Amino acid sequence: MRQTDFMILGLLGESPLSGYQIKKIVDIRFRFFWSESFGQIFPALRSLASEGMIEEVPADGAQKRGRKTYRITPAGTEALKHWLMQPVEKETYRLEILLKMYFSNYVEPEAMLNHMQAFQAAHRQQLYILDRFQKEVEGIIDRDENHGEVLRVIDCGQKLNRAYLEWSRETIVYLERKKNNAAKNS
Amino acid sequence: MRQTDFMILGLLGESPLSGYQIKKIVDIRFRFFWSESFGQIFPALRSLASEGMIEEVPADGAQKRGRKTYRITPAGTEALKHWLMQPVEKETYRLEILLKMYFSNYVEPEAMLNHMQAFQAAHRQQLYILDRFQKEVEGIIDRDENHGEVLRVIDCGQKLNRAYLEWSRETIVYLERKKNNAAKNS
DNA sequence: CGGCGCATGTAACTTGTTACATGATTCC
DNA sequence: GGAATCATGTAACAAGTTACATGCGCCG
Repeated sequence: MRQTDFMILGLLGESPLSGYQIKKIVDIRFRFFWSESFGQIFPALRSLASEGMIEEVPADGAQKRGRKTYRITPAGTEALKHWLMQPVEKETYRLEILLKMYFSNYVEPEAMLNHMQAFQAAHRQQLYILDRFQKEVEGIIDRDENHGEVLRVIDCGQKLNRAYLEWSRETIVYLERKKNNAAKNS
Repeated sequence: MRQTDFMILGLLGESPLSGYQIKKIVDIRFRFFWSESFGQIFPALRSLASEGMIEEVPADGAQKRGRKTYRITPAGTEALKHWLMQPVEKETYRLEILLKMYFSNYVEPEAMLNHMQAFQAAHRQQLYILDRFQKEVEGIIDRDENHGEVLRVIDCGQKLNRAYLEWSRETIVYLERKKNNAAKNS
């Protein structure tokens, strides 16, 4: 079983979902720390179902279009719990922006400045989405849910994005100064 | 050409290196934002050499053991510059700790607490390494180098790790409170 | 002279992305 | 009726990891 499988089990543990809905949740709510493509989700759903970890929910009248909804089985819940108790192994980062920054003395500060501006805009947007998500979760009165854990995850995203934004601001100042110095000396 | 190729071109742009040395640099200096395995580096070196982007440095007397040292060629430098000017496309994260945190209401707070403690220790260590790296770079008087850029990258790592540490502290407090509440209600 | 660390390399495998094909439904 | 969106799926490819094989040189 791969990471994708456990991500699916986790989401289905909250409520039954279709592959398409899972993809949407990952793209929006998990965006700052996770990603999946359809090419992973659909094959994973099939294999999880064949292993008895999840099962298709029989279509009732309200079923929309060709949608296939899955729910977790007791075996799936056990597998999820087991995974949750195992130590975290994989932490994958690959921040191209930092690689480019590291080597950027090869090109004009101008180029890097453009990258940084795009980076800043993306993370400002992400922080905005997280702030709204936070308010949404806090607005739900319902207890006995996993709100505490979700809020902890959102908080991590906010902290990371604030760190990125502060770093962008300072780095943009640095690059602008460098650019002006280069202009003076020419 | 893949990301790995440009990472190698970037490093060889600073000084000639062997595959093994490249791996060591990535593991230590780039650890908080990048990773590569030998299985990527060696094939990449071979293909870059066959494309004329890099070339083997003729072995002189001081050459150590079976070491093969490569240096960048003018064609390689051009390719590197071109890549540096292209917009950043890929930003890959996969933070398993956050996925587990999100779904952790399925298991005892105790389990998550162990994960968080390991996480905190790892990032404390990483921050320590970055602080030392920063001092090392600042200690070199030599100008006309890429120190400014390197320090900007280190600064990003420090900010991210400080964010992780603050988040761990708060999250550990949260989990301990949850654990104590569970104990009282039993 | 045995073990460790340096050093290179590959094959098999796992994982993940991309591009495409298909078709239903909703909305204008 | 045409466009956009919802929805599922697959095949080909690209990327990345792991485990292994090999051998040199240094140190005790």
